Amino acid sequence: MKKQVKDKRTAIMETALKLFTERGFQGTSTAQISKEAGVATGTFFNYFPTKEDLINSLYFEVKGRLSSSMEKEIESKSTFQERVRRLWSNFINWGIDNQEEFLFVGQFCSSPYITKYTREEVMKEYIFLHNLVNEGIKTGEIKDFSPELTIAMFYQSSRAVVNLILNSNLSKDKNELIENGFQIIWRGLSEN
Amino acid sequence: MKKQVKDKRTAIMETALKLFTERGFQGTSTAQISKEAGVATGTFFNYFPTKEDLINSLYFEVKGRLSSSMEKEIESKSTFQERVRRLWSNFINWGIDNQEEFLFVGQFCSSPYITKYTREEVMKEYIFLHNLVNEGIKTGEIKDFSPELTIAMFYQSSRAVVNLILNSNLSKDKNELIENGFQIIWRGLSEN
DNA sequence: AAAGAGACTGACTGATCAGTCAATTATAGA
DNA sequence: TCTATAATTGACTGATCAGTCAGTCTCTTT
Repeated sequence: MKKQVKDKRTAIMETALKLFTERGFQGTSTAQISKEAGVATGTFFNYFPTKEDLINSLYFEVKGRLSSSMEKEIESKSTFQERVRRLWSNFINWGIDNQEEFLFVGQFCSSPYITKYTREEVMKEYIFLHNLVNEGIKTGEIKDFSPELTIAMFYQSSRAVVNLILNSNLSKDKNELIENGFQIIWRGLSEN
Repeated sequence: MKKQVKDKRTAIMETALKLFTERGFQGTSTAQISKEAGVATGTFFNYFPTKEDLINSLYFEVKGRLSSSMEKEIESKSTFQERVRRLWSNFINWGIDNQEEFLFVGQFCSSPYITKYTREEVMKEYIFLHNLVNEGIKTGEIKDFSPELTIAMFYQSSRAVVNLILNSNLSKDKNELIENGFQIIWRGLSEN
């Protein structure tokens, strides 16, 4: 039965995501995940050969969802700056609306679990970022720095804003933080 | 004997730092740390009541060292921009020269180990950052955004540059990355 | 209704974990 | 030298870990 298969697999992944962000990867046992997900420990290993396999699957899945969230309504924007701004707010709002996923990615990326291979594999989903940056450089919209530097600073800055919003409980100035953050990073990158 | 006491404690901390960045917190056992540090497991628990205690001690220790590294030769600089630039390069060079410490802090901060209390406690060591930012705002050198936002974006951007340098093995353009990164963040923050 | 296929189960295993403690060794003062 | 104090040791413990597997249950097909 296809439906049940998907259900259990999804239940395991969702439960794992929650517990991982609460207790860390090695701090969460496969037994805990299985129990909370409502499946037997044997079932866990039907879907994921090892615990590490689950962690990696989760990472690819979450990064994929993030990737499509970021691209949303980008093309409909006309100017380069409007598209970058949209990218900025898309990412930050994704982080706010998907706190567990956001924290999980952060945890995974700074853990020894991530290999150079995984990092590069995920990067392939973000070619559109490179394309965007190269376009901006070519049209003279942004400064001609190394695209890796530009992307890394943009990405980490946006993560900084999400963390700021998540740690402060004032949702009042949420939009102000997003807007001010964009002003900072845009001014830094743009050719003016 | 005071000297040996310090030696063993230091040996444990240094070994733990190395193993934690290699295998993660929960992926490293107290037995492994003890063995590699050349002490008995019992000795480990003489110096640190629990494993978590060691992790927290390490974090405070490392953050303290980072703090004093960052402030180095700041006061001797005359202009505000020169001081901020110095802060920028101090932090990045610290990350490059102390890769294990740098990775450990990143790992700890995105792990569930860090509590709100710990985070705030460490923040107290960085009051000089707040003072610097407030001074910059008052004298009109930098834009009047929330100091938390300014500091967070500055800090995460510098971490982005360190990661970029550590992951690429080209030490050739190291200084170029540091300089370009500074241009981006300074232009973003400054009032011009 | 019978039977074959595959999803699902949970008791089980050997390994490993954080932490203990009684015994041993090293140090310092008299 | 002798003795008291403190540092160090590592075998040990009960708990917990990732992963296994022989068997049960639930569908689908005929």
